[in-house]
Amino acid sequence: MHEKFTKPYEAGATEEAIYTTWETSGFFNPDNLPGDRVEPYTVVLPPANVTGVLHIGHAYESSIQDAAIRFARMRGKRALWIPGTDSAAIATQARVEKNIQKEEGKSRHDVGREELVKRVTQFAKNSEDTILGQLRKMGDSLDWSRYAYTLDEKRNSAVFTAFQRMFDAGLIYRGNRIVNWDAKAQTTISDDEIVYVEESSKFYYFQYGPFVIGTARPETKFGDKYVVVHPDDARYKEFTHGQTIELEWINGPLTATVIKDEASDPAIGTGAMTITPFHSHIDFEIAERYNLDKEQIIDTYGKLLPIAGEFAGIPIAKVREKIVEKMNAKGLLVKVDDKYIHNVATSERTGAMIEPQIMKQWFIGVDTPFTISHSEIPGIPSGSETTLKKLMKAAVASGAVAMPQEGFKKTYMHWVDNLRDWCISRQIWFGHRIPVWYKNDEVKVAVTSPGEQWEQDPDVLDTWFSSALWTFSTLGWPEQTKDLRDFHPTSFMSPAYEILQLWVSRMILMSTFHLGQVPFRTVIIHGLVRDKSGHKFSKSLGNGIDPLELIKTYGADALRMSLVVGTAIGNDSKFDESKVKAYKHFANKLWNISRFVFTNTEGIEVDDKKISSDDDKKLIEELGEIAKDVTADLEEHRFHLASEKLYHYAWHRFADSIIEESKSILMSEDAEVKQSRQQTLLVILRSIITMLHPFMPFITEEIWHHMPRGKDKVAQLLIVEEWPKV
RNA sequence: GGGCGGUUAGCUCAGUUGGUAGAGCGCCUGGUUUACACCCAGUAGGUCGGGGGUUCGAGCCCCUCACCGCCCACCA
Repeated sequence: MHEKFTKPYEAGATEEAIYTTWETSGFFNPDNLPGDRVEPYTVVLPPANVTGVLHIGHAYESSIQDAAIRFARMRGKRALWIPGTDSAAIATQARVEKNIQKEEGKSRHDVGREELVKRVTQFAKNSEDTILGQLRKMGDSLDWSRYAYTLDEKRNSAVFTAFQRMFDAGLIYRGNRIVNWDAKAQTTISDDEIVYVEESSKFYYFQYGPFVIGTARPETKFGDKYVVVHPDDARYKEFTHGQTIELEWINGPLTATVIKDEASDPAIGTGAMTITPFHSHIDFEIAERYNLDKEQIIDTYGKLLPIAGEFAGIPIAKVREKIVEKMNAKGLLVKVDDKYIHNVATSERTGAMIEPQIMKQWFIGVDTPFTISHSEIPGIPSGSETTLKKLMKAAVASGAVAMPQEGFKKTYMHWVDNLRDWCISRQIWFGHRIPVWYKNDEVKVAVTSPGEQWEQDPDVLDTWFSSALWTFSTLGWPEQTKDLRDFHPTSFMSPAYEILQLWVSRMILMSTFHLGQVPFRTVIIHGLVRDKSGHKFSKSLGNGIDPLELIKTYGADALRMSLVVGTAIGNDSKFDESKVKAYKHFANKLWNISRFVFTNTEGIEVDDKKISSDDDKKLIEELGEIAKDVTADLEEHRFHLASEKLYHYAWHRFADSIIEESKSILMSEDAEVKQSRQQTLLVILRSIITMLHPFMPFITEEIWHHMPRGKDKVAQLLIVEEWPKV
């Protein structure tokens, strides 16, 4: 027995060496795995944002995925786990811009496009190094030879091809649409990047011809020339749809048109509203329905345009009271309600108020019909006409993508039902530049300039566009690579529920369109790790916990176990350091169990045929039951149960009971009885170590290295050892 | 407004198809037995949020109420 077993287990000293052994072995790469392996098992790591460091939530997520991958690898599958990072365009650029502003007092326009992109790229690179180091510390068995970054050359080629094919299919279009404009960042943002903040403000009632209309935002009302009432509203039955009315408004007389539409809610205010199609989603939709004029009132810097007359050029934030004063002076102010509570849309990144604007943007039409040339999705035959929305629904409804958690499945379906066209252009500089070129009225899709006088679209693509291609762009698409044939669709995806809509659904969209395949066969959605008071870990709260610190104190194995055991998949958990400590103790327990078994089996030859006593046979039978149970749990992704059962069996059955009773049996005069027990102890220890490996890879590999083994048995790493047969 | 979760021991949470309530931490008592004090043996602690129903049997299924949380939409 090695002398290190005479001392308590030291995780720090062991883990780094073990990880190096694994990397050197090449077994993270399925191409190097021993034996005849046929069945692939693929997982792609949700690419981490290169905005900083990994937090405890990432540690949890990777613990689950590594357990799944290691389990598959031990069961003889061609296990592939692909690492990657995501440029997180807006978040990363905003972070760097903030730094530049702070340190040099410059804006991005002072720095310039080229220089800014250079700096953001450098920042991303540093951040990437940190992140990859953290994943190694966690013990994640990622195939580094297939590492991918959303902005690298291969992924860039995938993005371009995806754009071109969708453009050619008529699914990507440029249109005047209403978008969420962040005037501070000077970019559009997606619906998902909006945070609603509750605000108390004044609510004004104005006389609008024969109507009284209510508004919280008088500064948008200059051009309002349509008044909308519900068709069934008895108060307005004397008015007819399309009827015009002459009236006096902010800057003089105006001809208003009555619109009867169900979008107007009779219960709100007076039941009559005027619309501002250029600066409101719902107003825009009404205007589209009746083909009404849409006039811009506010410019992209948040200032009023000439239509505001004397108020032109003033920032909207400063003009409200002045307009109200004027209206009052004209006798058009009916009343003011002081306590109006409403939600204001703000930008998640910059905190700026969102001003909807109609702009030329690039979109993906989710309801646009097209003919799908190749489809493996049940219910969608190759060559049939379909839409992206239909594909997204069919993939999940048919079970081609299994979502065993019914609640999340419902959420997904509900979301797809309400999906609008996806705005994919962003007015920032860091990211995949839109591969479209303009020359007067001509438009061309190309990576490089089609020639003189062609100007490229200045915008970049939404970061989710490239992330959505992830399951197949990482495998070499658009090339028809062997990897793509072998490993797609991937097997398992385990994201946090936060990004079910943002990412999971968009991966399904892209994969079904471009490959006619689902991106993954099973989605198991996990919950969030929160702090002690139930808050999310976030930089702004400053409550982050560095996984590296925990690994230093307790070991990666202990951290992994503490995150997985007892955390039902899909539920949130509260991080508890005492739990990590508890599993550090468990690691030590395993160490001492091994020490006991090793000291009592020294010099013997491993041969489980020598297990002869009835008691021992029963113990082996019992072990078989545990193995069966644990295997079933892992197959069904019940990681929290599998790990807990092993923990319980190792400590409270094997150590507390079996080892204790062995002490007297090992003193037996009867050589056969003694030998039978020795062999039994070895078999049980071997099984425990093997089955715990997906959860506690380091210590199990280390113990494995010191296990006595049969003469004919070639010593190999535990990482590729066969999973117990059940 | 729409949707989805949660409510189980002092705390944090498990409980896979309905079959006599579990873990970790904490508390208390006793142990320097040669694997381990990062330990061992033992003790206390729950009418499983309330009410109703189905069933031979419900923490689990159905209905209903209460409270907590999350997501989405929107507030002219």
